[in-house]
Amino acid sequence: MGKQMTEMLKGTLEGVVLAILALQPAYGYEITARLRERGFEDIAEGTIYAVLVRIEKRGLVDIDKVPSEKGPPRKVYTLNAAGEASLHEFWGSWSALETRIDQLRTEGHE
Amino acid sequence: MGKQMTEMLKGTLEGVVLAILALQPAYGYEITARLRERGFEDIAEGTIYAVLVRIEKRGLVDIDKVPSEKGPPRKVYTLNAAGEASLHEFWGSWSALETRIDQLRTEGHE
DNA sequence: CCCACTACTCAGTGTTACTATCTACTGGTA
DNA sequence: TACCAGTAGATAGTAACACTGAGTAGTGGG
Repeated sequence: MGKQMTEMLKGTLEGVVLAILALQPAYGYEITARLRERGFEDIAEGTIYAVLVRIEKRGLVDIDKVPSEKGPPRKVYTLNAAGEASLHEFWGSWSALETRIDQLRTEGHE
Repeated sequence: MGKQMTEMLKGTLEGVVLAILALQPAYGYEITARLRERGFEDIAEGTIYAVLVRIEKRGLVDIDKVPSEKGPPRKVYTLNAAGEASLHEFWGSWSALETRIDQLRTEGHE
């Protein structure tokens, strides 16, 4: 992936994954696929799993292990109350940053 | 500063500084002040200087050392052609990320 | 029997912003 | 005179993050 985008994803990827889980519970492999559908083409699988380990440690998700007909068992992640709170906080930070940066871009186009 | 915002700034702060310099040439202390005016309240001075060292090493700016009546000499940074190209690339990456994330937020509000 | 797809894990690396501290120049004031 | 606030720049050490590259397993098809 581009180095620029890699750096930009720091701090946003976790929120993005939480947002995906807010739509519906999902397992890692599935989350990767959903992200790709939504334009996050070049995010490495390993990166997603690392994020999932992190949000699990922070207690933002509940976990179910369910068998798969197509491969090894899946770890299905469900956003819990703490996760929803964290997602809400993420949207707040994101909005603030977005506003400031877009204002800066507008200034430059005068 | 909030840990969340700290992480989000990674990858965007450099572009933000380039955008400030695109408005007009400025020196470090001045850039810090301009950022504070624009809502980036809690960015440490030292962080800005680190960014400036970086963009200098990458050849994105030209530098003038000019005396100050109020303190030590100032290092005035002016965006050059490479810097403008880098800023343009930043806006491209930012727009792409913004679009994807905002679309995800919209999906969640259905 | 091998391969592709599914599914998850992990060690090592490079980049980034922060904290805390330091140097140094000017002007005002106790 | 001595001190301090404001101006101006620099840096070493730290923590957090995403990536690369590799590995382990399970399933079904050629």
